[in-house]
Amino acid sequence: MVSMKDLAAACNVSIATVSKALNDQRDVSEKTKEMVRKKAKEMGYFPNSAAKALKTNRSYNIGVLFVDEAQSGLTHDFFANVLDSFKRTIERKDYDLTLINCNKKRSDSMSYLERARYRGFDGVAIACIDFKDPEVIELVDSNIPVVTIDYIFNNRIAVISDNIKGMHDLVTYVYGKGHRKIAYIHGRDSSVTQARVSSFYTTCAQLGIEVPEEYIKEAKYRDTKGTYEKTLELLDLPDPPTCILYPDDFAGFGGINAIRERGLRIPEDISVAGYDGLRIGRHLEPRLTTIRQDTEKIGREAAENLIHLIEHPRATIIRPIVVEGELYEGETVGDISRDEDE
Amino acid sequence: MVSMKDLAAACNVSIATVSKALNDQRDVSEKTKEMVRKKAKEMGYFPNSAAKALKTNRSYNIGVLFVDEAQSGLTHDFFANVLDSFKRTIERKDYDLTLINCNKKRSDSMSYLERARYRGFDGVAIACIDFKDPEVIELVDSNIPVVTIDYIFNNRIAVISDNIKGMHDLVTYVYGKGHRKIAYIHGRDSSVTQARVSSFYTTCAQLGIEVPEEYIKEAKYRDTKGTYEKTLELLDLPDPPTCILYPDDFAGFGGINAIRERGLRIPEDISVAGYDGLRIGRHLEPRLTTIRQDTEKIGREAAENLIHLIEHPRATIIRPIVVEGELYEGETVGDISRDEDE
DNA sequence: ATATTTATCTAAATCGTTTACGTATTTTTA
DNA sequence: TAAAAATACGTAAACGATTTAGATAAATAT
Repeated sequence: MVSMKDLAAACNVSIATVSKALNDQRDVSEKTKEMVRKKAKEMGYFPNSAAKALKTNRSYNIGVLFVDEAQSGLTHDFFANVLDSFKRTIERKDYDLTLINCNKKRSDSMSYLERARYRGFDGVAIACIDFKDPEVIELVDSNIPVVTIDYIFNNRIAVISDNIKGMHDLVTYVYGKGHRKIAYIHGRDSSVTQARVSSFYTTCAQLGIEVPEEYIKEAKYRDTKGTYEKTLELLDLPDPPTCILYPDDFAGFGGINAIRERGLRIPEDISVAGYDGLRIGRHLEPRLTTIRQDTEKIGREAAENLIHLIEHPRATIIRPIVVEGELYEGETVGDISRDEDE
Repeated sequence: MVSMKDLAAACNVSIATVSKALNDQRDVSEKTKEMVRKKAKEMGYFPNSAAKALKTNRSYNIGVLFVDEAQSGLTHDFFANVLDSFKRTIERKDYDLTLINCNKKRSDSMSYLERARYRGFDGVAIACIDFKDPEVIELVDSNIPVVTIDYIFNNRIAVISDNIKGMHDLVTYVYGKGHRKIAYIHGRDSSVTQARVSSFYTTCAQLGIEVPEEYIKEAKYRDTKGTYEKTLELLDLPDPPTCILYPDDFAGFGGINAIRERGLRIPEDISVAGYDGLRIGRHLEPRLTTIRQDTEKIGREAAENLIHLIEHPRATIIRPIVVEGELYEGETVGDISRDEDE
């Protein structure tokens, strides 16, 4: 590897001059700069990030902690899309992205924070299910710039999808189609779930819909088996709902299977809706009605705000950024407003 | 940040001793080691990866290049699953994973190889559609340890899924169900496609099936619209196929939609099969028959072999590792063997 | 009693950068 | 024209680790 030393020798200048020339500092003449740059290209010089980071305490590397129930969030559609957008955005500003090691099986394994320090990340993005994990909290409480996704901490930038509005829009839409008996199989305990559930109740109350206790069920996110079973329970009620909302699209398919197994048609006999806006949902028949989360924007906002915090720590306003989702009107919610008054 | 210097001061030993104690070298007494380790824990010491990398030329960081048509492979189910498994495996050996910056819109952007050198990756994993990209070739031709996924280069470790056997198994299975008129909408030009297509023809020949030219179509991977259209063309043939094979599961749904639109039932009226074994495919009705790729193993093999190459360069056998897929017998291929002899 | 070995530790160089400061040369200003 | 200011470059220390060669003291051999 050709280093600044080699370059300096080839240019007949000092290493300092080379460094300053390449960093376009002003106490080097334009002529010298030109010559150093030319020679650098010629010799195939490229900096060494480790040396740079060591000296400057800036790695231009951002750590990402994406953990879902199954350890890693990479195979989780929502996370993967957010991550993808996040990555694109930071790359435009010449940062790299390193996934924080989540292996906890080594005895000598570091905590998330220790890893982050070890690698010298300039900042960290966190998206995980369990924000109550002491290690996550330790990281959030550190002095490393942090952005959290779909969870709000005090004094930390957060990018959250607007679950309140999303659920409100969804329920309102379903209501508009004449549904009054709306069941909701919600996800497991998390701030996302809390927001959606509370919005569900609030919206129903606003619309004057009563929600019988037995219409509210719980299943894990992306757990098709769980929703399958809960759906059967709902269908077996003496007064079953006309529409079922699911924790997410993926889990929704579990419910759809249960419904079909009972010989019921969607949306003629019963309506369903998901949440998230999984890409594949738009390619299946019937196309699932859902709230399409703006993963592109979530990832982008997270990245832009994190980088702003890194580069202008004092000039960054710490606040939650709310990203609205959008109702995707598929074909799984039927219009029953004609039969409504029976 | 507490450094070795601080530790050394606190322990009343030299920095050298601290380094050797922590690296468990043998010219430090057990007593001293014990004491250094204790003090290190006490003071919250953790090494600095940049300094370490600078001195040792080992970063314990692996670069990953995952590029699909849409730039990044993160949202690509197959890639995401392979990556996930890859990540788990390297983490067990205490490596970290950095996604190689693929942004090509900056004028001063580095090539993949330059990036890899800049970051000092110990090794690189490559999975992408376009292995003919000069930048990819430059990286593969470098002296950095490389593993390629689903593509074979000379003198490089490759992990490839057994598309020959996979397609053979699939066609044989379909044949076993009585199908003789099998169409294949294959993906776009790539080694994967080539392997599958050639295996398709070979297997058909072996089984004595004739393949009319018009039964072979092309659509991009994961392109539901493309498969939708090609499927309609197939259905419109004077002698339409009884079974259609798709480039991948995702694209397969495009075909399924076309079929349903024509009012045909699957698998009663026509059979279909995908490829890949998308997780969601197993949760939809009807469950898609497909070749389930062993992404877990592909990722793991890639990681293990890459690390072996990094750590024992001379003792590593460079060869392609073939990972077999598995037929997932869903419900989309109907048994028509009774009507076969008509 | 001296020479040799062994165990334990230290000093210093080094990896590739950045940067505060020093110095020589030129230009500006009074 | 001399002093002040600006320009362009160099020197050397520092970042935090590893590693080599060598120092010292204790243990063993001759």
